[in-house]
Amino acid sequence: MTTQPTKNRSSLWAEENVFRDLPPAVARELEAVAITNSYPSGAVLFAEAQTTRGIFVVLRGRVKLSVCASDGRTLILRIAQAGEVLGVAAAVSGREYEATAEIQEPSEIAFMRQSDVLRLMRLHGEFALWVTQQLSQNYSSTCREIRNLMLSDSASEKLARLLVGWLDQNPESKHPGQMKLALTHEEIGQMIGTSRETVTRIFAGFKKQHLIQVNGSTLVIPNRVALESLITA
Amino acid sequence: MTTQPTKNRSSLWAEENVFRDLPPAVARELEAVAITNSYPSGAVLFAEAQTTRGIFVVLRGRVKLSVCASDGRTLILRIAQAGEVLGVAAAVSGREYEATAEIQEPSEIAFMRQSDVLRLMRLHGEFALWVTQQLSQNYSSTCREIRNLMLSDSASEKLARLLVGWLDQNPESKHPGQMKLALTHEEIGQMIGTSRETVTRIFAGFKKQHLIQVNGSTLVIPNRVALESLITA
DNA sequence: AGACATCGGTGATTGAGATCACACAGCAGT
DNA sequence: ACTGCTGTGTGATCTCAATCACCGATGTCT
Repeated sequence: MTTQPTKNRSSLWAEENVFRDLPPAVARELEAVAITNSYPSGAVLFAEAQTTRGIFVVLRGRVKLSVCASDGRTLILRIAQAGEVLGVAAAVSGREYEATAEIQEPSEIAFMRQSDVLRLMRLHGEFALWVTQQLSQNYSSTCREIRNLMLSDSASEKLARLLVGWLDQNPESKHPGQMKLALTHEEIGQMIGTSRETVTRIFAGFKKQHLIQVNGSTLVIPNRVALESLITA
Repeated sequence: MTTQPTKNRSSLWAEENVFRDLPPAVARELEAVAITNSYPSGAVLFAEAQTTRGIFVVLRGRVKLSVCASDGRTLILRIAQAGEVLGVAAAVSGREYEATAEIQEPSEIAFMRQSDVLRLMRLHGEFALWVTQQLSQNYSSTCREIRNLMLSDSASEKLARLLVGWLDQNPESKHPGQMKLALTHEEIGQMIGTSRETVTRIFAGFKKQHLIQVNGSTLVIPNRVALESLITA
């Protein structure tokens, strides 16, 4: 939770190009009202059903967004990456947060108070449009999540969908179809709505069919097409 | 598909109070670029994966929003009522529509082109804020939908949740706990992600336990609390 | 080291719901 | 009347994944 020097902070805004589509004057005004902080893994930015305080911009790191049932079970909506904005819907509509945001790995997060957000949105249509675009991206990815969850009864299909989705997200770096597996089986289960055990079993099945390989925490997908053929099944 | 006289149209905007939170000048500008039309049941405003054209404001009637799987199965996201705005996410982000919008009962719908929407959002922060609020409402209701779908394994719990949700939506008119059942069992199944037969069976079970009564197309819920006790189970 | 926690792997059992296959009611149109 | 068509009601069967129970592997504290 060490505070970063100011120089480092402003470079992060530029580095991530968060406000790339905004006029420089507006961007400066935004950076002026924003408060940047470092968070450790496990820290909670906001919790489901809390009254809204403002929006959070992920500058670096990863944040887990989830909702939870009365019986304690959890559903992970998505993992937010650098550049994403959280809590927009709640802040704009003045409602409670609909999900819980928990830090997954040490992260830099900028915060903007609800009052500042609303004031600046009224003032600068450009900024308001930007906020809406962020929200609409969250909305789209949530819709995709629903499709993946509901429109495939078999758990293997859901997992296949999840993996293919990860391939798309990841930059096609050196070796294609290779990625770090940052989630436990339990968490993967919470993403696709199944139990931990079935995730293990399906992974085992995929390995047997040579659809995936696991070396330590590295996941290799040698044959993306084969995996995709499970979808639509 | 008969066109309404202009007088009737403008009265609909006022009647529904769609732009109640906007300065009158902005509201007039919006009504100027909007195109209002009547649609019959079954008409499709836009389909999943179509390129975006603009946003639709429901002035009167009901619109079914759904996504569909490759195998033809369908999931209904929600039924939009008068006052709601559709296609915002797609229009703002320039992406494809994420869902299909089909008219459920004869409706009046206003259309605004994407270019007009974006131009007026940049121009009037107030309008941009309004758009964002509409979108955030859609987002919230979608999140609630997910919770209802995923965080309850038993199908009866899902159905109970759906019915209670309908009670909340409906105005507490003359007799409380009474509503028109505008959906078929098949459609209800598509809303909670189960088969038509299970819906029938669960309804039968609920009747047996005196949790609901059905007279023709009227659904009576004499004891809301009993129904709620099924939730959380 | 040892103790403790978290994570991954596997078998056996079980139940909820999908699916298939009918039957029947209501309602439109000819 | 007779024919379709759409929506509802019910039984029989079967499959997939939840659940329980246990074990081994790998960390990580003190």
